[in-house]
Parts: sequence; C-alpha cells; structure tokens
Amino acid sequence: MAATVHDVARVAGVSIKTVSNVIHEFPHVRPTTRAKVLAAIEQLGYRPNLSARSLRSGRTGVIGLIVPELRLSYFAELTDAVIKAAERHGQVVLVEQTNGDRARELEALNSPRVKFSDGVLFSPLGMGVDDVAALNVSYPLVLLGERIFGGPVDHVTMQNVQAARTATEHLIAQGRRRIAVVGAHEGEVIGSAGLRLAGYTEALAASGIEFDPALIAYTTLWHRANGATAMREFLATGVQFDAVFALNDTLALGAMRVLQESGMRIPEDVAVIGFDDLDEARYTLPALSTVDPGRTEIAETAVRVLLERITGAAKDQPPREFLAEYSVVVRESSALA
Amino acid sequence: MAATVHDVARVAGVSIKTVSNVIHEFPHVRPTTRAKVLAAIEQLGYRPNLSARSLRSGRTGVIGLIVPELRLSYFAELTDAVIKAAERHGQVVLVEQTNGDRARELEALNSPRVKFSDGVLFSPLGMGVDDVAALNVSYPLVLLGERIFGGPVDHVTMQNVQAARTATEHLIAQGRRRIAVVGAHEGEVIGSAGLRLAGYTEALAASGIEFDPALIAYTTLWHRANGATAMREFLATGVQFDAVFALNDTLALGAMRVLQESGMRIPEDVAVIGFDDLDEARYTLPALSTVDPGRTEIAETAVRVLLERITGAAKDQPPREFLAEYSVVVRESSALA
DNA sequence: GTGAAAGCGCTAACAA
DNA sequence: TTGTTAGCGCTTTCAC
Repeated sequence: MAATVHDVARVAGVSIKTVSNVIHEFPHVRPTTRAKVLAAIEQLGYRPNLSARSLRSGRTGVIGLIVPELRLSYFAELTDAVIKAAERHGQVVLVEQTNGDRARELEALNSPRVKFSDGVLFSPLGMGVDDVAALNVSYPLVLLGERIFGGPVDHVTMQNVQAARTATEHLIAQGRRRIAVVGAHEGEVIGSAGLRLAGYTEALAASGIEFDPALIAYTTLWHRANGATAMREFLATGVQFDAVFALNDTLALGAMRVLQESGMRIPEDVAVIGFDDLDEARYTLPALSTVDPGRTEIAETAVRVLLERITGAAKDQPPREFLAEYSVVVRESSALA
Repeated sequence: MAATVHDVARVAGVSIKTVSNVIHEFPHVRPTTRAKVLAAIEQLGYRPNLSARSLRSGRTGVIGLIVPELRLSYFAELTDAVIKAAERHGQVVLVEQTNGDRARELEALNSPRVKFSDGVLFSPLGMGVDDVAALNVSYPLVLLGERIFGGPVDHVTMQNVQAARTATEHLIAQGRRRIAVVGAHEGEVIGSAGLRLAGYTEALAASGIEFDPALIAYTTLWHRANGATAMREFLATGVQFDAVFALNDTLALGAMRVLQESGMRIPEDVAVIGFDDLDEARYTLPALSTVDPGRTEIAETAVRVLLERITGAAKDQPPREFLAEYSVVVRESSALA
C-alpha cells in the first residue's frame, strides 16, 4: 500500500509532526532533520493522501465545472480558459456535461458527485428563469451564461444585448438593410438567443430599419447543421437579404457553407457576422467576422469570484453580477475591401 | 455547517449505523425507521462528505485526464467522449492541461493534485520514448496517443500507420500521384506525425509511386494556421501536386483555405483528406474527407481498462495494447463526382 | 434490526 | 525544535 506520514516518520526516525512540518515548509525545522525526512519521503515514494487532507481541512482544491458539451467549441474554449484560470489559483477542475438538458442540469446541481469540489461553476442551457430556486444550493455556486438573471448567486456573463447591437450596427454601417438572423429561439426572451435578438432589433430601430419577421430563422441547438438548414430554408423561400447575423459562430459557419454552395459571394452579396470568436473563425474562408464576448475574462472572473465565496472573502456580499468587455472583430466576411 | 451522519441520527432518533444502513440501502432496515431517517436527511439537507467516504474506502470515484489543450478540437472531442464513458461507469473526470509541453507533462504525472483521482488517463504530446520511465508511477495509469509505445502501462491508441496508408491509397485510387503531406515532424518516427507519414510512404511504395521530399511540409503544432502556412509555402515554391494528405483535420482546414484563396478547385485540382473526423469536417465547404480513428472506442476502452486496473480486476495482466478500429470517411474534398 | 466504537491519513493545538 | 494526541465524517466489525 501507499506510504503514510507514519511510515515516513518511522523511516526518518522522527515523529509525524516533524514530517508534517517538513511537508508544509514550516520554518523551524533543523536542516539535518529536514534532509532525513525528505530522504524518507523520496525513498518511500510518499504522496500525501488528499482525501485525508481535505477531510481535515474542509477544502479539496477542486472546483466543478458543469457545461453542456465539450463538442460545442464555445464550451471547449471556455473550459480551456477555466482550467487555465483555476490553475493559476492552484485549483484543479472537475468537468461534468449535461448536454444542455434541463433535467440533467438540475440533477448535476444536486449530484453528490459534484460535492467533491469546493464550489461549482455552472453553465446551464436548458434551465430557465423558472428554475431559479434550484440555484439555492448549500455549496458555493457561480452562474455562467444568460439563461438566468437575478438569481441567488454570483453571475458572470457577457453583454449580449449590447454586443449584438454593435454587431448589427456594424452590418448597417456597411450599407446592409436586409439583415437575416440565424438561430433565434421561438418565444425566448432571456437566454443568448433572446438577448442577442433583442440587440439586433434595437440596432434596427435605432437606424429606422423595419423589422421583418421573414428574416428571422429559428433553430433549436446551435450546431453547424442547423445554421446550414436555416440558410437553405431562407434560400428556398426566396426572401431577399444582404447580410446575416448568426447568433453564434458555429451557426455562421453552417450558413456560410450553404451560401457558398448556392453561389453567393461573401461579403459582396451577403455579409456575415457571427458571435463567440472561436479560434476557427479566424481560419475559415472568408475569415468570419464575429463578436469576442470576453470569454477569457469570463473564465478568470468566474474562478476568482468562486474562490472568494469558497474562502469566505466575499461572505457578506449579496449576489453579484459581472459583465465582461466585448468587442466586434471585423474580418473578411463582413468587410467590403 | 453541513450536516453529518451524527446530525441525521440525532434528528431521526437512531444511531449512525442505521443512518448508514439507509444510505447504503441495506436490506434489513424496518420501513418506519427508514422513513424517519430519510425525513431527517431531507430536513437537514444532508449530503455525505465524499472526502471522508473516500478516505475510508480508498476510492474517490474520480479519474484524471491529462491532455494537451481543449482548444485543440481533437482533445475537446476526446475529453467529451471520456467524460461520457466515465459517467456510464459512475465516475467523474478531472481534467488537466499540459499544453503539450514535455516538462508540464512530466510534472502533471507527479503532481499530487492528480492523486485525487483513483487513476489517470494520460495523453502526452511532448514526451517521447526516452521518457518511458516516467510512466512508472504508483497509481493506475493508462496511456493514450502515439508518443510512447511499449511502456510499463496499458496503452490505448489508434492504427495510425494502417489508417494513413488507407487514406493515401484512397487518394491514389482517385488517380492522384503527386500527394503532398502537411504536418510532418522533422525526424520523428514515433508519434502521430511520424506514424502517419510512414503509412503514407507505405502506400506510395505499394503503388510504385516515388517518394518526393519536396512534397512534405513540416510544421510544429497542428493548428489551423500552420496548415495554412505550409500550403502557402507549397504554392510559393511552385511544386506541383494533385492531392494533399493533411496529418490532421485542423491542418487540412487551414490548407484548404489557402488552396481556395489561390483559386484552386477542391477536389478537381487538388483532392484533400485529413485525419481525426472532427465534427466540423462534416460542415466545411467542400466537406472534408478524413479518417475516423475510432475516438469513441478509444475513450470507452481507456476508461474500462483504467477501471480494471483500479479495481484490481486486471491485477495480474502485463501491460496491454489496445487498437481502435478506424475507417476512411470519404466526403466531397477527395471524391470526384 | 440497531448501537458502540475503531480507524482510514492527515493537521494542528498543545506539551515538552 | 520536536512529540503526543484529538478529531475531520464516514464505514464497518462486532455486540446486543
């Protein structure tokens, strides 16, 4: 079996307290003693048992991250950023996937498995404002995304409405007037789709452009295939448009593919802009214009805020709301030379 | 503070053993007693402390996954598959990133943080055969990828040489003779790049096509930008080619973009095939032909094999090698209508 | 069918 | 400067 502090102490000829002192780099240990202990640790291949340590300390050094699916590039890149941010704080990340399914999200929140972590970052997709009560959990929880606002926990998110409005204004500034939207969710008000659509309509209104329901394509999940399907339906109906605002990059890529297949030129015939600033948006042909929603900042803020709750540093604070800075990234797909 | 078994026992008016019996669904508990205990659990919001439980049981139910970067789609999709496979076995996954950096990989193997898990799935990129000794760790470890073979641990990988050979043969069957390679690693023999290149040369030899070093592009990391750069260099040198075998899909996408920019038609002028079968390969324009290396099978096998080691079910087995089934997925980028 | 008590490996208060 | 010891919350053996 694995060596314990007792084994180390015995081999080194000291007490376990001394071993502990060495491990924790207590200042007052005689160099010779320290050397003996280190030698014993080396010899036995001793590794502290983290279960025991955390039972004692009440902390595990693990934070949970609950996301829909790593297959969705946005969440892969978010998870990447969260792991890196956590690492800077000496924390390690346990990742659970919910598939964006409401029932699984609710279950994940109550799953004892997640209790291994000191706290949880939660990015729901299926849950909505009606489920806000489910966020009342007994462990530190930080909410991500835009499904739920005004909940009982800290919330880190992006400026969806503002950013979508700026993106739309960019298209309008390019002289576009018939701007199609891909990826709306029927009847949604809160949520990425609803908020981004709101930003779009705000921009139209501010420019005196009439909102045309025929230009709004509804999809369920934001997969590439849905962007493609939505675009095929636009083309089939014969509705005229000179720009596309895809509510995320993945949809944009699917839509671009269909536009190109049909012989449309991007951006000459149709300008396209996405949302998320995925790595791949930079390398498509044409390179995809998009909105950088501040993903890295979101990850860093989320980890920092969660740790403030875990350590109690933010004990007396009411639930807080953090908004990351966004920027519109103009690339080839929306910029006439 | 959080409730413990003692609190539950007190509220229910029973002993902690009875509480434990209820939690573990021991058969011989009187229904009325059981109900009382469940009520107390509910009332107190009791959740078992997993640190204590795992200290006792020696198992955490956590498996570690060490990968280069989730930003690389291949690893995002692999991680997705691993989490899903682990979930089927009631395990949860702790993800660490190494950036593919050798030093960080070595450190991750010895990091006590990873010791929280019962065992580890390790996918190195920077380490090589010379580092095989570092795999001698004191916890269950399963190796993924193709950087190290014949190590002291179970290894789950793909049939790189065979699959690359089949992919190349597919291009040859389409009548291509000047097949460029994108993504080779200078001097590498073991590793995805080396093995896939070997499959390529095998296919050429079998068809009596001469190997032309001018057709091999070397890159460091397999990012899209490198595929693009490699292709630009090909075009600059003026070397003739009628097909491209990109050693992974991401490189293929970068290369395709440059080919299209330069006015080449895919697949008429240049056929392109990648490797990995990423989700996105299905939705590019043209849809990318690729090799499905059996990622899901790899994830499932890896989790199963690791659990066999953790539980001791495979205690007496020597290190084993598992190869997933692969298949060439022919799409538009390599198939003349 | 239920209770009492030991101990998993570690940390830290207290003693020496 | 180092040693002794009491738990952290849980499971489980052994009594009752």
